[in-house]
Amino acid sequence: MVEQIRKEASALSKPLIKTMEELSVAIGVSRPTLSRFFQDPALVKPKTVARIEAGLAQVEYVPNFFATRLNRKSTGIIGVIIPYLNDLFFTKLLESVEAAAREAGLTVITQCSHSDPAIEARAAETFMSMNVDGALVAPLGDHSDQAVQRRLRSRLPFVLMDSRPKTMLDVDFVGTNHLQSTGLITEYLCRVGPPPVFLAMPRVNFNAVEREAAYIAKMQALGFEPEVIGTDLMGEGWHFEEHGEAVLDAEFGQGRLIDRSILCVNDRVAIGAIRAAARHGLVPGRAASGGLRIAGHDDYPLCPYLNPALTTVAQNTDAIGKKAVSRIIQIISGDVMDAAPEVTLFDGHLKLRESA
Amino acid sequence: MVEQIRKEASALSKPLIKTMEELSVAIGVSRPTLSRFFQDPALVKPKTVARIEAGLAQVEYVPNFFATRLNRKSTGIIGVIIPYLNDLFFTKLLESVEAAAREAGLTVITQCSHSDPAIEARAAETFMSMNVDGALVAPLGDHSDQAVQRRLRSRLPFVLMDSRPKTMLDVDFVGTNHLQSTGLITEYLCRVGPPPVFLAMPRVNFNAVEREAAYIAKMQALGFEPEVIGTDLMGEGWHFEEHGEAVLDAEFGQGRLIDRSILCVNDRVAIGAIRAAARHGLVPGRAASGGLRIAGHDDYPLCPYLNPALTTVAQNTDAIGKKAVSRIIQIISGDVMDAAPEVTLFDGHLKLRESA
DNA sequence: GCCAATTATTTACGTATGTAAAAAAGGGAG
DNA sequence: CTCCCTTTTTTACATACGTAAATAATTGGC
Repeated sequence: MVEQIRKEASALSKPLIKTMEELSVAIGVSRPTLSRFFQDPALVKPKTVARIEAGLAQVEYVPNFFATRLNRKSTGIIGVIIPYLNDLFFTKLLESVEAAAREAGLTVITQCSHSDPAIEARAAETFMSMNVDGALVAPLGDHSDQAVQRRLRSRLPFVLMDSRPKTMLDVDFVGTNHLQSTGLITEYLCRVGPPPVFLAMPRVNFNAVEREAAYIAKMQALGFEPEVIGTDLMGEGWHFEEHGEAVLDAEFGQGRLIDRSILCVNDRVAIGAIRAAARHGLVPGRAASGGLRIAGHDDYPLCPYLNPALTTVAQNTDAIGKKAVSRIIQIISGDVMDAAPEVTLFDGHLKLRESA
Repeated sequence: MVEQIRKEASALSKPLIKTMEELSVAIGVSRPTLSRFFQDPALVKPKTVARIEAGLAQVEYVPNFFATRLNRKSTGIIGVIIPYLNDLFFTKLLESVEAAAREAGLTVITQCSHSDPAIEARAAETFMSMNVDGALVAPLGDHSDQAVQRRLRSRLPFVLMDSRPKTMLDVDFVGTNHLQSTGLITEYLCRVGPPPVFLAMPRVNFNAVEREAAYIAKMQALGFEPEVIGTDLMGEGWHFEEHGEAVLDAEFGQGRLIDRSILCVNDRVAIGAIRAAARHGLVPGRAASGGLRIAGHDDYPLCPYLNPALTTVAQNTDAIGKKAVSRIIQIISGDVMDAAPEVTLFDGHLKLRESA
């Protein structure tokens, strides 16, 4: 093993230099000068910069990550916690966060909770031990270890994303205005067809609960009777599609809801719902004849490619990610107007397609 | 800001301790003993362990990540590079890798290339500067910076996952046996219907090329004429669904292929293909009347919920992730039999559903 | 209560770099 | 050529912890 690496290294023909000290003797520049160079070449005279760069081109050297972060007052790292990876909503959010952080020159370390509070807690510990400049966390639902979250929040700049536990309402938060977004599509459905039923989830997810409440409020405001289904216990994990399909399979099987509008708590549930419809020979859609309509929430990337293409409300993941990063930077730099936490909610936007 | 953090900290009522030194005076145990305790409590007498734990319960302390990794001979970190996040195949792979690493007590740092070679290169630099014990990388296609990959590989234990550049055939690799998997579904399609057309992609992705070749080989072995479509230039990025839909929309629009079997290079292209079929009023499936069949490759998590449910070949992401981790551990620990790189290919498994 | 064995502490140095202050060197203008 | 200003070097200390060797303390068995 070792020999093989040696062999490869020599094949590079560039001598491997391990420390800045060695490097300084190798190219005849003092170590502190090199230190300044690596932090910002502008701190060193152009002529010296050229000499250093010429030297670097001939050797194999990268400054040690740990040694640099150990000493700097600021590590330049932000930690991001995501609850679940196999969900394109979170990957989109993460993409946006990483892009914004990169632009700001920050290193981002991402940890995924894999829907396990213990893993989430360990991620929080890791971030504290890394002295990250700040943490961006999209929490698990009810299952998050509240104590860990509080501890993390008390120790460093902290911004919550996407979902907000009821016990953490006094925290900086960036997410979607579900009252608006769910209200928007509820209103749309009421306008183009019969008042919708709401296909919900077991109430472990705060966003799900908020959307359900927003649906009920809007229905009542419009003078309709809200009707919620699907809150019974779901299997383990985040099997949203399975849940949507199972609930509607039961309903359709008994001849119920086959000519109704069905608003699903999110697109993944709606994907299951559409599948259930297909299995019962039903074709949801505004242009369809049966009267069945299905709508979702989130604008999952695959929505336009479903059959029928899913009508939904888009969450502005890009804006959420950008704002979360800019807010955490603001908190880190300390120029916050007031001590009061800031809550930013972005509006959802209707995506009218075929299914409703 | 600072005051707020102070306030929060005091609200915890646990004094914040920053260094092991402070901790040692706080609970009356020497620093080296604490050091050993944090590495492995078994290295310290049970009675002392109890005393330390009692002390820890009353203060707020976590050992500094950087300081610990700076000194240990082994950092216990493995770096993982993923080309693209908004793809459930890679998130599944990542999930498997993280689970296996966690079980082995390794910390994993994941970086996503976001389909940008410059970002991928930066990730590699980061891993080298971290002295990670090893790197697991799923490369970009043609676009990967080969020089960076070689440098990374020459400096530390290195295992390639999923896709293998033609220029890196002499490297440890874990992936799918595309000859087998694509052959399997090609054979299936030939058995149940007319010989399939292959809906390919522009040839920037090595797996795509391998699958195309495997299709051609199997067709020829069966005495059929291979037929490949969709290799023309695709738009930027990984818009697979769009590609599949566009290619077949053009074909169907001219009345071509409407009663053929179509093997798509992967499920995301197949999702676009199914969409194109639907737009032209075509219903792909073995049970359908028109003769059109569509099949994919990968077993994307949403396949069972598509309409029609997509027949495909499952890649064993779980096995790939596990094997990649166990292999990198083997290389790290140095007990490799021979210096020769090991190539592990897992078979694909048919997932017969409705679409073909 | 004593001895041997175990365990903990002390001491000292190492890791790769940041950082600050003082001293030296370099470069350009007069 | 000399002076002044800028840049670099020197020197020294700091970061938070790993690690090893020598020493001291504790423990159990008798």
